[in-house]
Amino acid sequence: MNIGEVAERSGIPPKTIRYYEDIGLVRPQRSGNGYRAFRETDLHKLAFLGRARALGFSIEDCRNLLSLYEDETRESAQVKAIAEEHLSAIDDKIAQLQEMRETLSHLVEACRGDHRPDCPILKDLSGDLKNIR
Amino acid sequence: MNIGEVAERSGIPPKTIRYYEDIGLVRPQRSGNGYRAFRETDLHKLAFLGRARALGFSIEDCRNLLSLYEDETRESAQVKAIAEEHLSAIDDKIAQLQEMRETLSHLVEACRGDHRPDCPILKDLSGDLKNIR
DNA sequence: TATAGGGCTTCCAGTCACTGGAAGCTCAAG
DNA sequence: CTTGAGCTTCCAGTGACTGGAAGCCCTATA
Repeated sequence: MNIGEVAERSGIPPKTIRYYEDIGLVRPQRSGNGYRAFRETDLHKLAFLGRARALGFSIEDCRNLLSLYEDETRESAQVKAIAEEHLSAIDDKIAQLQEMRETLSHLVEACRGDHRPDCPILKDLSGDLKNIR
Repeated sequence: MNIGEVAERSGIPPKTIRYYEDIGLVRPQRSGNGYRAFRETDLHKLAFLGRARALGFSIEDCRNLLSLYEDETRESAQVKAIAEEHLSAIDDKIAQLQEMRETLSHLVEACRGDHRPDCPILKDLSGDLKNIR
């Protein structure tokens, strides 16, 4: 398979696939003309990467997950540890965003949004704490 | 004020303050010895930036918010528009993270996490859909 | 007065995970 | 034989910093 077909079938853009090769996540062979020649296992790996990335795993996590995937002697505890750590990072991020959301939505509600310059959002950002919060 | 004191009082690291000068967010004067000389208004601006960044506004948003802040003829509608757009971006991000969280937490629960290699997380990533989901 | 230290300066490089673009080779169709 | 799509490599840019090196400036102490 050439890169275009693999991109199509894995849902990962060619540029990204080349990048993944650069950083050693996949190692496709080469045809005589210099084109990358992907096997089914490469496609499989890329699809794996696509799903792991969609779950928000970092590239380094993906690298580790892939190597665990290929290691018959892995312990599922190793996989679970990576996943749990990532899960808790996600939870942290959600909490942080919800805190922003909370503050910001109050400010937005308090702002009339008309032609006048008076604005509680700017007031809050400027450090004036006499605000709806 | 030198950069150290401003950093202290604004809560923004010196490196970041220099970066903000680089990209034109603040324009401190200079002392005879080449040191940056910050006025109270610079400090105020940096604190404004710190709070806006803490609410997740991009640097470009911050630039616009600052210039609205300094514009006596602004309309609060302009500020509100920026804030609302940002708020909806935050909502999108939260939704996306919660979807990840949903999938991932089911997978983590389903994984025994012991010494055996069998792992529903890897199974899911490998594209096997016969899974708890 | 020499020196030690801490603070300040600039500049360059690295982060993360791509993404865009340019220049040029290969291949299949007409 | 040309056209156009697909492939190659390499370089640069994204966002918002952050780390580090090399070197100047200032103050305090021995």
